[in-house]
Amino acid sequence: MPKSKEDVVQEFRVQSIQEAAIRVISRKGMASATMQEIAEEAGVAKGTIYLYFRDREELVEKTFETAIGELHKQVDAALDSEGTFEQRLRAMTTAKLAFFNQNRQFFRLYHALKMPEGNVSQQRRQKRTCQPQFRARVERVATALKEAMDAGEIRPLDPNRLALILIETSTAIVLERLSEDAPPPESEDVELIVSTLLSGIAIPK
Amino acid sequence: MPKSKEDVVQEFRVQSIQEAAIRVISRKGMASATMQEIAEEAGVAKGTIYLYFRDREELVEKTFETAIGELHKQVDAALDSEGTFEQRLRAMTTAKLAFFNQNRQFFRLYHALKMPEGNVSQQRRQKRTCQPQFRARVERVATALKEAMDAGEIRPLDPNRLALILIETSTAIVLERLSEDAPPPESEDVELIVSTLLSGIAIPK
DNA sequence: CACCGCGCTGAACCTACGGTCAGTTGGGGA
DNA sequence: TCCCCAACTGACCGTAGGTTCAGCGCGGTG
Repeated sequence: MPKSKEDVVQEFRVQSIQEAAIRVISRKGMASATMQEIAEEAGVAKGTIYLYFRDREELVEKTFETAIGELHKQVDAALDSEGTFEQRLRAMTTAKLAFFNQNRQFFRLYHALKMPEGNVSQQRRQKRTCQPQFRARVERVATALKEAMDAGEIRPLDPNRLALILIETSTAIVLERLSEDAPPPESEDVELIVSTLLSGIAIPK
Repeated sequence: MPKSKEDVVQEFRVQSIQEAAIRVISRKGMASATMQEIAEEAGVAKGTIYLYFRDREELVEKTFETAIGELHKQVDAALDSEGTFEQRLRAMTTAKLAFFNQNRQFFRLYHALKMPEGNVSQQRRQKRTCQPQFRARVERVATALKEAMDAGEIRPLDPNRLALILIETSTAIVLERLSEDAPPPESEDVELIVSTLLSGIAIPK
């Protein structure tokens, strides 16, 4: 069954509201992005948003999931690709930098959701939906690290801890790049990250 | 001139309000920590807070500065200590983990302020006071890295980028430790961080 | 003991925001 | 052409929470 006309309209609305939400949250921060402003940004009335999302919470949640799905798809593809661990690490880092370069606005939403805000029930909900996303990411990377360890490609260290370090290292660089007017070429930062992670910063004796 | 009795009382009030603020913000997150709850936690009336702080914004700002001053003092001491770069890096990492272990509650405030929230004028103010704090931290570490490079102790890489990686690596581990029921001994994580940063994760060929 | 005034209180005020719903509109079908 | 109804609107409502301020209690003073 092809998409009916209504579905197309529906999808268009949902998408433009979500895009507006990302832009406003990026501009104002999670806490002070108002439904009013998101509606204006999307070019609809406030009430319209409630035709497509139950409440503010659901809007944020769905928006986050839609956007992060894309990132995960690309990072997973890099992790699943053929080649040495170094090649896959490089691919993964490249994917992440590229994604946030293309979706600069999304980063603040991504970042804001790491630390739950809001009342207790909101926090519970956020814990249910967002933290597992991050947790899953860490585990995904940890598994890849474990494989590389078994294959004798990297040192045997706690894979979960390493995954965190690996993820946060590139997050730190992404954050810095986003605040820079003229960041260096992506490839340069990718090389720095990969090289630091693999070989460390010390000069071998 | 010794402290007058009024000064002592004043100082005591300011301190208990700030400590209450940290506890509440840690519990509820920056956005939903209310003046009411902070007042209750401090054992004073809501109005009393306004005798010591102009508004909520100033309370958060002053609280942040007081608390982070302690962290910076300890990290700087580690950076300034004698010894090889490795020893100083280890000391710095130990200091950071120990600080956040002692001040678990403070971490959420610390983290929340990285990403400015609130209306535009609040964001401007936060940018004036908090971002320079982080920036100064990065530069302080970058300088130490530069010295180590000049001394031939570590590889010549962009000191600012490296400083970020270095700082965020331990931040990532701190965050993980805080969410764990029974984190491994501090020393274990310190070793992991230092070893990863210095030697990388790859097995040397 | 009467008075003063400082520090504190918390009810009341006010703004801003999430959420609702009666009313409007315009596209399509009879 | 007229009617219908589903999508959309935005004024309105309730409430939460920051801020204010009139008043209270109490330690100090004459």
